[in-house]
Amino acid sequence: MVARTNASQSGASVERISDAEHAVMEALWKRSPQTAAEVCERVCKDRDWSIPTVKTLLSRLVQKGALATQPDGRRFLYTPLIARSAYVGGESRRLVDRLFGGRAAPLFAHLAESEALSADDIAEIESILRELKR
Amino acid sequence: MVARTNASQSGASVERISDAEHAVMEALWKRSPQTAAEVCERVCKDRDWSIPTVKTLLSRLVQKGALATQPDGRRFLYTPLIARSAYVGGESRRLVDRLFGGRAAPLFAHLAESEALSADDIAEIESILRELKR
DNA sequence: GTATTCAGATTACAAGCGTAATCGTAAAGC
DNA sequence: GCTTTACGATTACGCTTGTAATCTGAATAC
Repeated sequence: MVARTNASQSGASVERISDAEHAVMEALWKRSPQTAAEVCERVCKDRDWSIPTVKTLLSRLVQKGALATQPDGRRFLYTPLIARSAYVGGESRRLVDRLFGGRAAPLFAHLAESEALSADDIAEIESILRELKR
Repeated sequence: MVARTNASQSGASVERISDAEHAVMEALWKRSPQTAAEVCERVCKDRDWSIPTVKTLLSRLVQKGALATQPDGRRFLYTPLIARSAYVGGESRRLVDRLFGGRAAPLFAHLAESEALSADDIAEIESILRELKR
C-alpha cells in the first residue's frame, strides 16, 4: 500500500484552511513576511474586515501550522509555512477526486462545455500538452 | 453590468451544499427517486453513517431547495432539484475563481505539473480540444 | 514615571456542519 | 382495536467558521 500521505512536499500536512483564512494566505504568498497591520491593508478593504478579524485569522493559521511567526520588536512578522503551489495542488486534487472520480479529463471536459475556456486558455493548454509529449 | 447571477441554468440558486450533503446528492444523482432507506444503503457503509444521519442530511437538502420530496404512502421519495452538471460546474468555477484568478489554463498547468494527468486524460483532452476548434 | 497607544491573546457568539438520539404519529400485524 | 414498527420531524451537541470586542502588557510620548 503506497501511502499517499503527505499531500505534496513543502509544508507538513496542515489542517484544512478555510475560505477566510485563504484570503490571508494569499496576501502572505504575495509578499512575506508581513505584520498583521500590513496584511490588513491588503485584505480588509476587499473583504470588509476589521483588524481584529485579520488577527484572529492569523492566529488560527499559526495554530494550524500554516504560518510561522517571527518577533519583530513588539509585533510579529508572519510567513507562510506551506507553499501556495502545495495548497493549490491539494485543493485541486480534492475537487477532482470528489467530483470527477479523480480524473482530470472530465473536469476539463466540463470547463470546455460550460465555455469557461477562453481562446487564450485553449492556446495555452495546447502548448502545455505539447510540452508534456516531449 | 452583466449580472452573473444565476450560477448556471437548471436549478434556482441553491444554498451551498456541504460535503456530507454532497455524498447524499451523489446517491440521488445516480438513481432517483429513492427513499431515505435506499439512500442509506448506498452511502451509509462508505461513510459509516447511521440512518438518522442520512435523514438529517436529506431534510437539510430539502430545506435548501436541492431536493424535492414526493410522498409515497408513509414515506418520502427524494429527487434532486439541481442537476449534477450544474453543481459540478459551480464548484469547478468556484475553485478556478478562487485559486486561479478565474482562468482555467493555470489549473490545467497545475494538474499537468503535479502529474495528475494520465495518458488517457491527455488523449481525451486533446480530443476535446479538437472538437472545440471545429 | 505616568498616560496613551498598540500588539498579540483571550473570549464571544451566531451560523453551518457532522453526527446522531428522541419524539410523535400513522400504518401494519395480529 | 391494541401493539409494534417504520417514517419524518424535532432536538441535541460539539466543532469549525466568520466576524469581532475586550483584556493585558509592553513600548512611547511627554
